[in-house]
Amino acid sequence: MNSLSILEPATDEACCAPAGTPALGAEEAKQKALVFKALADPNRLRLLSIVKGADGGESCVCDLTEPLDLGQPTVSHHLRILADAGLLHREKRGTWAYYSLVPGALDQTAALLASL
Amino acid sequence: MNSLSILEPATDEACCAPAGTPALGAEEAKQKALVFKALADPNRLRLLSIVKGADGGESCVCDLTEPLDLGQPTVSHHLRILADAGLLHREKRGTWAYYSLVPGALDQTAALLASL
DNA sequence: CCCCGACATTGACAATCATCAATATAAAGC
DNA sequence: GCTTTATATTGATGATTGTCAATGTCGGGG
Repeated sequence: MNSLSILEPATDEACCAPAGTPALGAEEAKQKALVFKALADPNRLRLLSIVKGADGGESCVCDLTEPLDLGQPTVSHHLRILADAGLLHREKRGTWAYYSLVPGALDQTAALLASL
Repeated sequence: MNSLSILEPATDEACCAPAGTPALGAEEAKQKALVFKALADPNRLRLLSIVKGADGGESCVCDLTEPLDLGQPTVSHHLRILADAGLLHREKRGTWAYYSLVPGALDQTAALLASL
């Protein structure tokens, strides 16, 4: 299972939450921290910002390496982390890989904060 | 200047934002990443959760070390990071240090995501 | 079939981080 | 003033992370 489950509608424990919220379990905290870990880097925040504001809501890697002044492997690495966290969606068309914001992912992450 | 300025009402550039949002500057991204760095640890998320749900909205360090199963210096270290990020407020009363959520800090952090 | 362009993966390295043990500080009580 | 108690700071160590160079993969011409 990858870490993006924390950003998906809760399939289990959708109802019958234990009681209010008993602090925050160790395992649950670990999952939520994965999403914030993905956001805890300046270059990744800039990537999200660029992709969000891009024409058509998507960007290919080749358009992202220059504005960040980073090597292509590094950008690929950051994009992977964001995708693994469930924040970005990857679609390969031809030789290019297009990354776009997962709809509602940022909102769900924001909701994570409110439900602490 | 400490990092919590990103969570305070913007004193400069309160008006006259350059243009929509031109992606996200390197410096601005660095500041915002500091807040998410503070959230990017399971134990710190649990600390926030415990403090938020605590009676009176505050907890002293001695009440936090046991539920996390961490040493006292480590808990102190995490609390400092959360306080430096502008998420927690520290108040010393007698020998004890009481930590409480900075009002609105979590909401402002959530707003940070929406304004990417 | 071979080459080229776009992207991903691997390996290495420096930097940062989480944790603990030991020590320092500081307030309270005797 | 000393002892105790609660918290902070320092130093050390193992783990994680961000970055790049080198290499691998895969699709699209020629």
